[in-house]
Amino acid sequence: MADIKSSQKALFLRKETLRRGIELLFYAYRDFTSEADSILSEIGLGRAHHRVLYFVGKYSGMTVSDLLSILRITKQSLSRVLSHLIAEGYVRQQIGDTDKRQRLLFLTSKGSALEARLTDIQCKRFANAYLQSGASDVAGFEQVLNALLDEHTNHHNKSKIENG
Amino acid sequence: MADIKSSQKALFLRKETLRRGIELLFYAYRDFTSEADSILSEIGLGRAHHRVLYFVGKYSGMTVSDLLSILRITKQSLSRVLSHLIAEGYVRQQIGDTDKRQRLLFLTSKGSALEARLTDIQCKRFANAYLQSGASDVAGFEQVLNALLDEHTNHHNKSKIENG
DNA sequence: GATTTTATGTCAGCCATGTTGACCAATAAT
DNA sequence: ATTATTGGTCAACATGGCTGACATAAAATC
Repeated sequence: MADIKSSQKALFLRKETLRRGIELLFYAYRDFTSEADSILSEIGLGRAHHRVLYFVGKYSGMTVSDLLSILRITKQSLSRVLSHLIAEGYVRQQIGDTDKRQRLLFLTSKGSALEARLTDIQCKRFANAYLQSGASDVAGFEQVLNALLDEHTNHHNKSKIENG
Repeated sequence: MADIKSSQKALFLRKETLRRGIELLFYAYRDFTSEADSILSEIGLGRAHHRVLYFVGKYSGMTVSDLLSILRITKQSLSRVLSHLIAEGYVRQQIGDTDKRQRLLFLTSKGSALEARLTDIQCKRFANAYLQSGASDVAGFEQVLNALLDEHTNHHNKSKIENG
């Protein structure tokens, strides 16, 4: 394909621009997670624990199954992290009322406090970035991230929100 | 703070919106990396190898130091990954001409081919997302991600580009 | 020229967090 | 009563972070 042809493409579809997107996502994710990570490491927890705290905080009373399909890890991986959080008193389990095999998950007040502390830091970073940018940029940011998702991630989360 | 006061804030600064941003970033990063990860695992490599291939491809002839400051990992971690890539013939080293302590890094043709294959997949995902969105959304996406970075990440990368 | 600093590598070991496979218990569904 | 499903647990392994200790070569400095 000649240069004349390729110059007809939208600028944002040029390889150079696409690669810039890849890099920005890498750098932003790395920087975004670093603050919470260092707090977590001080109390012997990791990013995986944070994810559990975050989603159990959001979908209080969710089942282990629900959490597994959000995180997309194996139940053995989750089990290790979840057991630790329960042992340390951040999360409590409650047997399901309709299906007694289910374990419904809740944050304790200790868990809530930690979740709030971590999420606040991350929200502050977002608030700052959003302020530096503006409503239209924020809309574009959300639109593109949504379009980057696997198709069935969207459906999945919609149903999760309905349940919560 | 009363509801009346808080409703004066820009909508994009509401906790709910900020949390949506956090979640979108998590889901998008997870989905974005999953395709390349599964190709890598077929040939016994991981995401860490991919990062090295990507940046050595971009900044051909870069030093180990350059790479360390982009990845922000320890030299021991990098060493493991880099040694493997060299042993398998994806990357080659060349003693620096001005400073002979330096190892300048280059992709071999095998490394180039793999890098291209992986990056193409990720570029396709971005191209798709950008097409579904449009130029203004793409601009917003880049703006917000840039604003999410640590301050010194930006400076750092600008100088890297000048050197490359 | 001798000393110090820098760039890089290597060895050893630890930790967090993914993975598979095997197996068990409780309960729901047939 | 039997079978399928949900969830938990144990064991073992891989990846990719980390620290600490130490070696070497070369550059920079005194």
